[in-house]
Amino acid sequence: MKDLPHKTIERLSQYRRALLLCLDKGKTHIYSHEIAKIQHITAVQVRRDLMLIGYTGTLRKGYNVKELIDLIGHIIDSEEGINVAIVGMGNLGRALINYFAGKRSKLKIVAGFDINPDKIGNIMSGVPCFSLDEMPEVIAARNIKVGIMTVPADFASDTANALVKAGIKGILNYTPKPVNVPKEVYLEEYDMITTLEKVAFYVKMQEEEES
Amino acid sequence: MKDLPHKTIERLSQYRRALLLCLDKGKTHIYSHEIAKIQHITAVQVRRDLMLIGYTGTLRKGYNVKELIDLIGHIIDSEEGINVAIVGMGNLGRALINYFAGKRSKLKIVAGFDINPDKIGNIMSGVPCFSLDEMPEVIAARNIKVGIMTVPADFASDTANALVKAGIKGILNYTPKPVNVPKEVYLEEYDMITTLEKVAFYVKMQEEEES
DNA sequence: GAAATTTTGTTAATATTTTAACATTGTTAA
DNA sequence: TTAACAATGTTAAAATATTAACAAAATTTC
Ligand SMILES: NC(=O)c1ccc[n+]([C@@H]2O[C@H](COP(=O)([O-])OP(=O)(O)OC[C@H]3O[C@@H](n4cnc5c(N)ncnc54)[C@H](O)[C@@H]3O)[C@@H](O)[C@H]2O)c1
Ligand SMILES: NC(=O)c1ccc[n+]([C@@H]2O[C@H](COP(=O)([O-])OP(=O)(O)OC[C@H]3O[C@@H](n4cnc5c(N)ncnc54)[C@H](O)[C@@H]3O)[C@@H](O)[C@H]2O)c1
Repeated sequence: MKDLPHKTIERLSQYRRALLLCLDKGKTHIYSHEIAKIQHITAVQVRRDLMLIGYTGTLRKGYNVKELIDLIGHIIDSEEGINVAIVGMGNLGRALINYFAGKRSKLKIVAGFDINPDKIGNIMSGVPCFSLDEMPEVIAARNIKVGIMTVPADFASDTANALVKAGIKGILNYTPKPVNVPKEVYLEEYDMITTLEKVAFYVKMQEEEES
Repeated sequence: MKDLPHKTIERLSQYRRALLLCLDKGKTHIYSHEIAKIQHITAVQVRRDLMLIGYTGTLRKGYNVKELIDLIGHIIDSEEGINVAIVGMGNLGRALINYFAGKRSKLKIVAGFDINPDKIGNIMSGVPCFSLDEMPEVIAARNIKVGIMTVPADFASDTANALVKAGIKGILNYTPKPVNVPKEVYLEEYDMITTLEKVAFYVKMQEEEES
């Protein structure tokens, strides 16, 4: 499973989300082309991904929704679950905590950190907010493995360093400023502006094509 | 320029962001390996991307920061700029508006839409909030081309339909529910959970490797 | 002033990802 | 019963994306 393509990992997560919705609707089986339709990809790709994880559907009946959800969970989730911390309890930080609050999942946001004394000590949607000083202890004590960064861009690099020092293993950086971490820390960066600019680019292209 | 690789488009947007920071610091030239370092990619890739857009640096001096920013702008920006609307002025919607407020860019969020009467009529960080009924007129009148969706997941599909009907050309969907749009509308979907699950997966993998 | 160095630009090779092709096999229907 | 169909699973091919290799040229060093 170690060498599943990166893209397949992402899609498995998405398949599961779609499958959970199907389960809620009472669907017990699903065809590859149904999953594909939802995700805007081809049925071949779905079947190929499922082949890679060794799941076999029933010919002419499709895939068993429940089984597949479980299998994907076995592959991408860590058995004991993974605890997550969020640094920067501002607009985006709070929005994310809020968003995750309802979801039952192997991923739990168990701590927040902020520099603002007014926020420290508060509990937001069930997540307690700590001071930066407390970071090393809290991260160790709560067995936190992943950190989400939603601090102002100017503090991006400091925050990344602090997280690394505290022993975090993976970082998701929502700051528009790329950071550097040791290679043993898995880093994912996402900037909303890039995505928006990409959409705008293709819209522009289509317009130019038409004219 | 039409056939630039998708990945190159994304990177150009990111290069520009990095270059703008350099400009602020008073840097006039930059080497490919410096850009690469910031973006966690290789210098070859940077040079190749720049080759694709036909930009030529100065041997041994690197690239002219200002020129490159301008060129990237010419390629990915639309000359007149593109107006953007955001549907769903909740936590995430407001966070996004806030985030964009400061940035000078060819992309402007010029309208928000919500179903909540308490929000309609308000102005948030300079963006006026309209009712859903007003969507067709507002989108036409303000020449809005791109829509960002930050409504509750259950309304994702309705919102996409409404945006398409109102004549939008590109959609960026932050809802965890994939939507369907006609093929002439460019659609990009982003779910934060996918990214977080991916980070968690690689953290898990690394741990298993170590043990 | 020649050699070494550094950096760009480009072509070629490699790696990854997606798509196509098709064999296989239950199921439906004539 | 058998032909047509609709689905999966897999191998092969094509398309995309990244990396390596190296020539060319400006700069520095000896
Ligand atoms: N709001 C968005 O939609 C959005 C989108 C993309 C990216 N971002 C980025 O996410 C980050 C946060 O955005 P926001 O809108 O939530 O900003 P915000 O100002 O609302 O929140 C920032 C929070 O970080 C805290 N903080 C400041 N310095 C800190 C430090 N050194 N350590 C810990 N906490 C610290 C502040 O007290 C505040 O609570 C920014 O870098 C922004 O560019 C935001
Ligand atoms: N908060 C996050 O960090 C986060 C992250 C990823 C995805 N999301 C997704 O983004 C969406 C919004 O999240 P949020 O935290 O901002 O939720 P929210 O409840 O704070 O905001 C939703 C807003 O949409 C409005 N709304 C409801 N129905 C509408 C309709 N039919 N048309 C227009 N507006 C409508 C509500 O009045 C509210 O203002 C959700 O789908 C959520 O799953 C949120």
